[in-house]
Amino acid sequence: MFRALADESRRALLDSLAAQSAQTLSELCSGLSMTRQAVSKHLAILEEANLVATVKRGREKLHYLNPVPIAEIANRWIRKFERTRVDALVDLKKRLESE
Amino acid sequence: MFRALADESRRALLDSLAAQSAQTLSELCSGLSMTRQAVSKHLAILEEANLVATVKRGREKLHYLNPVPIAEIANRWIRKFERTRVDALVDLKKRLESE
DNA sequence: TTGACAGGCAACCGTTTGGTTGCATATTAG
DNA sequence: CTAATATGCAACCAAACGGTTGCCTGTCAA
Repeated sequence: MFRALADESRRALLDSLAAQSAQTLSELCSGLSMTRQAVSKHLAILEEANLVATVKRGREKLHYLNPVPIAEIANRWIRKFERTRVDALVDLKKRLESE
Repeated sequence: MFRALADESRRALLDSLAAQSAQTLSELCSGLSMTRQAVSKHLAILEEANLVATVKRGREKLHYLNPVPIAEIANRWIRKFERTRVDALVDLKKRLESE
């Protein structure tokens, strides 16, 4: 998931889906200076990372943003590293004093 | 910053620093099956992304985790996409019904 | 039925990435 | 002083990445 978020184009796609849900591939392409195939690849990566869900309807494929995993991971990481905020400063002080 | 978090080795380094603050490069290397130089590169990337802060002491370089940017970005992204949770479902329903 | 439209698949390509080896520099211990 | 230790710097390499072009498939409309 981190890898999926690491690319600016993909973040732009997520932004676009956040602004306007249920877009087709072609819709998502318009405005971006990129080939349809490139966008398609990005969407595949986002889909694999479970950040985008799709529904096929006829010859179209509607794309939906799935904000849940972002929220989950974000919360986990915040909590994981929040604890260290004070600890780190204490450690720093201790180490410097032990010189 | 997303790019910095996109690599498993770097996330492992952050984990290590979360568990034990103020580690030297050599300390961070032990346990990982990687060259010291590789770890050094990863740390440079983390440092550039402001996820790790360093203090030089003698010939050693102590590494500290900086959890603040993670928390900031995470919060921004949660808020950004939280709004769409309900909207997305509504849109989906609407689009499917309009068939 | 046939043409136009939406999308999928695959090969190819330059650049970036993650990693290595080898050597140089700086600091501390004996 | 000298040797060992801790780190930095640079060149190099295979693999992955982001993107392209070209072609194929499936669906809708006239």
